[in-house]
Amino acid sequence: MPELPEVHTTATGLQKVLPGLKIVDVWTDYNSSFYAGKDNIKDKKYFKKFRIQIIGKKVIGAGRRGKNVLIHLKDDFTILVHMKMTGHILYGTYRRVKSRKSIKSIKWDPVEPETLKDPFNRFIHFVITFSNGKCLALSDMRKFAKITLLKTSTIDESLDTKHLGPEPLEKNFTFEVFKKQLNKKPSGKIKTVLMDQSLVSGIGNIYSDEILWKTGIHPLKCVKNISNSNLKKIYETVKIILRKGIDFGGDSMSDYRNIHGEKGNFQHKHQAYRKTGEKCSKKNCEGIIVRIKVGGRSAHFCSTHQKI
DNA sequence: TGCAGTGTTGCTTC
DNA sequence: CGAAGCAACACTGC
Repeated sequence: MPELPEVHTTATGLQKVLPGLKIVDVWTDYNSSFYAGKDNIKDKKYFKKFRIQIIGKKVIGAGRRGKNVLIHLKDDFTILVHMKMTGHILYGTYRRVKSRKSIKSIKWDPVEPETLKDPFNRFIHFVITFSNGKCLALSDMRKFAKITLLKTSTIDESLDTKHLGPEPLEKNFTFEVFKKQLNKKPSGKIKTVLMDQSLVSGIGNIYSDEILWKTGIHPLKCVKNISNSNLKKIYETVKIILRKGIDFGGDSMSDYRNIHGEKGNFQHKHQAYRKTGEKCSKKNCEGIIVRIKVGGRSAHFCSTHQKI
């Protein structure tokens, strides 16, 4: 799912429902077979401590840093959730049932709202139950998500967030800041640089394709070869496209859902991403959208109006 | 049927 | 040093 607009939509939704609720239970079935480390809940010991530390705590609020969802608790605790490729957070009433296949296996069935009834429910791997009987559930098909517990007062020094670049929708994200960040990688390809979380946080594959289509810049163009006026154009377009993603409730081309299980609509607004072979929709442009690999990711762009 | 591809990131290798 | 490859997992589409 999750680029800035999707994470933003999730965080905004959580902020409306979570404040004041008390955590009464926490459950997960992420195992520790891979990639566990000792720094997230996939490690059994970490989860045990995590559980003890958050049970009984009240939620103060929810927010976002880059592509991370932040859930702030009383007593200076913050739960950080990075949803990676396929994670999305849901909020509603769930029934805990034992799967017929295995006695050990637990499933979470949504009771309400109706919009939570979705095939992705079978990928719920993390659940927090609140004092009002409602649950926060993380559906995560590929199990790449990362959940950690931080001290709220030292979030900016945490390994998960300290490398993150400026927030593109904040007031202090000026053109000068943007230019300074990009110039740290003068020979970087613009698409790769836009997606580099240490330079600007929140942009991923979908939105970088859309930003470059709108600015008419080729994804392989090197930062140092982009004129000041085109950099300015990219800077403005980053803000416009991300804001548009938020306005449309995020992108549900794949499995993203808002916390009530509803799809966003930005996927209907794509001009480049996954439009391979289609005619470019820019006015008076006769180009075709093509796909190439850039930095190991697929980039979609118009071979006619996006100049290198 | 089988394999390339998928929104992310960070570690390893060259 | 940077760039590229790959792994973590499960599913879709060609």
